[in-house]
Formats: sequence, structure tokens, C-alpha cells
Amino acid sequence: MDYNHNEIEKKWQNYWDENETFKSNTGDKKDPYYILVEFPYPSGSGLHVGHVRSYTAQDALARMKRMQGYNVLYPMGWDAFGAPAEQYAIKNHIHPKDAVKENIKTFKGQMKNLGFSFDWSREFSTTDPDYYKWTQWQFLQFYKHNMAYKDTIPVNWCPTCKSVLSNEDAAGGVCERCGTTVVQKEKSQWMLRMSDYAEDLLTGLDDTNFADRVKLGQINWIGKSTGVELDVNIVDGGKFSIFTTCIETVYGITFFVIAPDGKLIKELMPRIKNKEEVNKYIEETAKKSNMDRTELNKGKTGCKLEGVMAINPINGKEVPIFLGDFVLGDYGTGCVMAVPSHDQRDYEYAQEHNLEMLQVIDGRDTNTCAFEKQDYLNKGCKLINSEEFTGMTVENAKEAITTKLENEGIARRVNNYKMRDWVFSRQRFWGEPIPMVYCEKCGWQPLKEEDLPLLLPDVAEYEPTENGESPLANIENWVNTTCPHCGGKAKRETDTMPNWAGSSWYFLRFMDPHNDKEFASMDAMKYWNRVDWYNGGMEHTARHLLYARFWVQFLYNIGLVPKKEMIWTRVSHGMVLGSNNEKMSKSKGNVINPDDIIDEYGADTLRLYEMFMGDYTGDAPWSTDSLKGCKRFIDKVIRLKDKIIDGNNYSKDLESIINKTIKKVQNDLTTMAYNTAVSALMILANNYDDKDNITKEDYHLLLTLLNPIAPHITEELNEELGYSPICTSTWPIYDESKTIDSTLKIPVQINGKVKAVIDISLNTDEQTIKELAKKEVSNFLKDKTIIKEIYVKNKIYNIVVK
RNA sequence: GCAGAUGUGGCGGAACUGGCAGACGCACAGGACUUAAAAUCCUGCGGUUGAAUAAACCGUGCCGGUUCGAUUCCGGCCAUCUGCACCA
Repeated sequence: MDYNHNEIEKKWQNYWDENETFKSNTGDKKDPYYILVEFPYPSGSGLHVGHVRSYTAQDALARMKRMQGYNVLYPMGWDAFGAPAEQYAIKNHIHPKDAVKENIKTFKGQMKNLGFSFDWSREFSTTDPDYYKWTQWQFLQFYKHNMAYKDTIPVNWCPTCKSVLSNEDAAGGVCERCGTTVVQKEKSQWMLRMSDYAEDLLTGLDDTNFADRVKLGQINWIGKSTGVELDVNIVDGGKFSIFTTCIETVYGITFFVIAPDGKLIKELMPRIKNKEEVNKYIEETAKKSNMDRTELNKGKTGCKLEGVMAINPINGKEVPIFLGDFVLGDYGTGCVMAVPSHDQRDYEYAQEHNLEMLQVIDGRDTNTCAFEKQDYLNKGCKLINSEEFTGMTVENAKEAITTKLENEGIARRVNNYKMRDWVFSRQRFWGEPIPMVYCEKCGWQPLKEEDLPLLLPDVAEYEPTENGESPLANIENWVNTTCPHCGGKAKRETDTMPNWAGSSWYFLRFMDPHNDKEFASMDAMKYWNRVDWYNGGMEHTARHLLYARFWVQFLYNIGLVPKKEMIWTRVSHGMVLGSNNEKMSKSKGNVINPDDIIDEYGADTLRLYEMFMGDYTGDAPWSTDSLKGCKRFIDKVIRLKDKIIDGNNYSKDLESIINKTIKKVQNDLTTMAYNTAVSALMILANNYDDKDNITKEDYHLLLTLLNPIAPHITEELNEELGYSPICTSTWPIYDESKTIDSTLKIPVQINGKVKAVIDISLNTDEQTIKELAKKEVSNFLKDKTIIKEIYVKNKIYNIVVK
């Protein structure tokens, strides 16, 4: 059976638009429920079938929650700053805002065609001056609370493109665009003191309901480690500090390694005898991207610093200092103690450079590889070669050595975090301008809040500068300004903010999107309370989520948001792969355009299929055959209409399956088990199909349950039946007692293998079942001795024989 | 190298708290209806042996363990995917 899906779908989309069915009112008496999907970057290639998957999933949840009586906020907007739009604009000599406008139009049209129940009255783009005004305003709050500062840090630099590159674009040490070798270049950048929030971001997780793997992602990214910071003296004067989590191995130090990009090497330089060799190594390191340095298999490169020796603080022993690129200048202190017997990386470095090794923990031979902490901790291992600590267990020695060094005033217990401060500058045009001005007399000055937004200049032609500054630096009448403090001549900051900025607080703006006095009013934020359910891709569960939480925690600390954690549940979904099981990409020719599918099969079929295609949290390959199966299911639902007889109750013999299905669908839609929700609906339809007649109410129930996933056709069929629209009706309530079967089948096992199945009524007594079962499997019991019998009520009966 | 995830029929995937492995769908095969096709309906469909809708054995990446019973729990491997900042 074919129905005119295009006509029906358009009809209901118009109905929803005209009636503002999905508009949510702040302050409504109903309980608020805030469902959020990551707003997309509106790229030139249009909506991806991957978007359809997560938007449909959340849409189904939103539609059900509305029917359950909640005031649902399900908003949509655009994360539209970013490099691709900038590149496109440079090439085509247009302003990126025009390109973005077109893309948004396409995306929005596609979303409407899919029938998503977004509250379009709250739509905005991060590129709207009305929005980025507040992003800039919030940056000023960071600055005013001493949370933003300038620092010089190394960046990936392509000398040919004259552009700063991300690690991704500099993968393999060459520029992705032109293939030139990438070098490290020092650059002054705006930074946000995110590392100050490391501990709060960890403890804050307790106030969230994030999926375990999401929490773990956050914890690993923050990377707390507890250890000791130890001062090390240099022979003939000077000192440096190292951080270690293994102070128990301090007697095993046979050398130190310092970062070639760290500050210490610069200080030591005048005293170094082999300057040429050292400088050469520093230069080589500068050529390597961080990614190269992080590959262990590259070999343990480095060189000795001739002329300087360090003193092991625990025993006064003099040991050499080396340079090694595996030590990073910006983690810890940029210096490490090397104990080759108890650290595999140090071991390999020592082998490479023929250095001494000294075993200080007993328990295993260290001739072929290091005896590391994961192998010796909590195993009762004892120290050797460690003066008065010899013979102590590792755990006791850790404490005793720390205390001794602390008492000597040369060591401190510290927590170290992998997470660093947030590099907030980008040398790009298409981002929020950083509202700072540099005055020769007054230094860096923030713009006055009343002068926001600081607009991007309205030019269509701009080129990157010679020295890697933002294209804004070339636009002189924009750059030159007056100092907000002294009124004298000054220049604007030409760096813009990263993409992450606008997306760090957009969910707050959705609560109060048209506010021109504040980024969002406290009342509105208190009403909506929090994001109840946030869904996005796995690739954003570490960084975007961390930035957003940091941003919110900061706003909370300065009294601007009501809660420290504004996101309650965060879940992530898998990718939709091409039919060849690979990531969809133009070059592989496996891209599916949702427009084509909607046109041929209808939005309902596409939505249904994407919910049915597999486990929502995992990746799933596209299959047009499977999609057709979902179309067949919709056709079957339409055909079932012919079986309807009058009746305002459920058919007696369908009551059980109906109640079970309501329960199942309702549970599945709130646990992301969309595929089994669809399967339950298919089973219900199959049950209907097996009967000669069904009541009108049976049919209405099926339509209601299917509506969140396939909203158009169900509304149409429902209307034909004479009911009021499903989108304004209530969700059915199931009767728990009717979901329990009164008779059931109990498998009878012999030695754990099923030999028979017996029918019993619920809660039959054990004795009866045992007798019944033994009769059934008497063949298998002949000549056997029963050793044990296990009966699990209403579940299974197992007989162990010999 | 580190971190996370995943591994079940020809395919996508089900399986609650350790209790009948393969729900539901796809593909395929046979049949009904039709002049024919499409659509629809019925039947079969993990593997091996077997004439069998008899029966038996094997089977959830691999090896081992715990248990009356393991896709599920534990230990050790292997493979694939994702992210990354060699995190001391």
C-alpha cells in the first residue's frame, strides 16, 4: 500500500507550525523538562543522517514527555563560527555571515521536513551579534575576576600557509593543506585559568547523572595525580623542582631529564659546555608537533647537558642532567627524575644512552625491563639500596620518605592535573572578537560593557597576515581605536575566540533567548532548573562538556547562574556509518542524503529506521534494505485500519500485550533503547494482524505509542478515526497487574541443559513443579543419581545428576 | 604508547539482577494469489551428523577460572573502532 507521505507530512508540519504546538512557555505551571541536542555546525553539505539519528531520538523523548504532561523545552540553534566558513568565504570573496545564512536556511528546511518538534521561537546562532555580545560580556567577567590572562605558548605553525594549525591539521608533523613541515612557534595568547577548577570539575561530577563512560572521560581528561614536588639542587648553584608519583624510588635516581621546550634549559644555557649539540636538539624538538613527541616508538632521543650536574636530595649523590622530548615543558614542572629500574620509559632512555641503573625495590629482576609501580604496589614489596628505608614496604616508605623530605623543607605533597589552562585565542577572522584593547600607556584594557557587542567588520575581502596574526590585524580602521581607560591611541586585540566559546553556554541562552538585559535571567534559569537530558556525539564528551561545565561553574561562583552543574544527564550516541561500514565521506562515495530518503520513503520511515537500526549508543551502518522494512511496517499499520470494529475499550485478549507494550515503549524511550521500542511496536502490530478484528481503541493505542517516532502518519490515521490530535492528548497509562502473565513456561534442565519445557500457572508450588518436571524428563533420569536440585521460582528448574 | 568502547547467524541487532542464546527486522529459499509482475499472505532459515517436522553434538573473538548453570562475573590474550596531551 502506498500513501502520499509528502502530502501528509507537509500537512502536519504546517499544522504544528501554525498552532505553535511545541512552543514552551517559561513559567508554565506544568513541570519543566529540558531536552537538549548538540546544536549543529551548519556546514555547506547540509544535514547528515547522523544528525537525524540523535535529533529523532530526542524528539521522540520530547513528544512523549509532552504527552506525559511536562512543559518540554526542546530548542535548536546554530554553532556557526568556525574555520570552514572562513575558508569558503576567503575563496569566494564573500562575508562568512552570508555563507552561514544560506547554510542555516538549508539546515532549518531539512529539520522542518523531518518533523522535529523544536521550539523555533528560541532559535539563535552563536554568530548573531545579540548572542555573541553576551559571549564577549562573559569573557569580560573572566577577565575581571582574574581568570583570563596572556601567556606565551608554542603553537603549530605552517611557514607556507602562514597559519597556526591545530594538532589535527598538523598530524604527522606536516601541514595538512600544503604538506610543509610544521614548526613550533611562540605566540602570545589569551588563556583562561581552567586548571584552577580541576578539583571542582572532578567533585562536580557527583552532582550529575552523566553516563559512566562520560564521567570517566571527564575524570581521565582532568587527570588528577597525587604525588610529591621535590626541590633538586644543581652543583655550583641553582635549583629546580620535579614532580613524581613514585617518591619511594628516589634512591634509584641515576639522572634527571628536562624538557627541551621548558624554562629551565634557558636558565642553564650559559653553563652548558656542549651548547651546539643542545641547541640543535632544541631546534629538532621545535619541529616536532606534540603528536610526534607522544609516539613512544620514535626512540628515546635526547642529549646530555655537559657541565651541569644535579644532586639527589635524599643522599647527596651527583647525577647527570639530560634533555629529552618525552618530557613536556607545560606538564608538571617540566623536569622529571629518572629511575630506570622502575620506569619503563626511563629504562629505555638509559639503555639508549648507556646510563647507570639502580634497583631500589625488591621483588623482581630488572635486567630486561623496569619493575614498575603497577607491578609492585600493594604486593608487599620492600625497599633495597635505600639507606634507613631499606626493608620497609613500598607503602610505608612512600609516607616515610615524603615526611622526611617535607621536614627538610625541600618537598611538598601536591596534586597535579593533566588538564591545562584553556588556550582561548585563535588567529582567525570568523570568531567572536575578544573585547580587549592594547594601549601603550595603560596596557591591556577591557572594553566597556556598554560598548558590546564588538562587531566583526563588514568586509568580504581579508587575507591572513605574514606573521600569523588574525586577518583582523590587516583591517586598520577596525584595529585602531582609543583606549577605554585614558582615551589615547590604542589597538584592538585581533585574535578571536575559539569555537568552544559560544557552545559553552548556549544551553543557558535557550532558557531566555530574547533577553537584551542579561545573557539569561536568573528567574528563567531557576524555572528551567537545568538541562535534564543532553545528547551529543562521543567526540564531544571530553572537551566540549568540560569547557561548558567550567564556564557554568565560573558563572555560578560569581553568582550568575543558580546551580554549579546545569547539566543533569549526558548521554552519547554512535555514528551512522556508510553501508560499507566506514565513516561517511564524499571521497568514499558512501554518503546518504536525508533529503533523498525523505522524498522517496518519507520522514516517518527515515525516523523509524534510524531508531531501529541498532544500539543507539553504538555505531551502525546504513542499509537501504532495512529502511524498506520500516516502510513495510508503516504500510502494515495503515492496513490494520481495515480490521477496526467499534469499541472504546481494548480487546480483552489484547490487554496483556497492550499493557506490556506501553510499559516497554515508555521505558525504552527513556533509556535510549529505541531499537527495542520499535521492535515492541512491531510485535504489537503483529498481534493485531493475527486477529480478525481489533477495536478502535486498540488501534488508537498503537498510533499513540508510535507517534513519538513516526509523528506524521500516526496523526493522519488518528484524525481519520475522529480523535483529537495525538500531540495534544495524553500518554496512555498501563496497568502493572495486566503486564504479568498468569501462565508461564519453565525450562527443565539436566546438568544445565534444557531437556523440556513445562507449562505452569504463576506461583505454582515447588513440589508440584518438581513432580511435573521429573515426569517430563524421566527418560534422562533413568539409571542416574540425583545429586542436587535447583529451583528458581517462576524461572528455572535444574536437576544435577551423575 | 595512554585512555575509552566494541566483538553474538549471511546482515543490523535482542537477551531484566548469572537462568530456554538468536526477540524484532533485513537478506535468502520454497509455496499461495496473479496471464505476469509488484504488493500481500503462508512456511523454512546458527553449524555439523541425519531421510527426518526423530535424535545427538557443537556454538556468543581466543585461552583459562568461578558456578548446578556464564553472551552476562573474574584472570590473561587477540582484533577492530574512537579520542589523545609520552602526564612521570
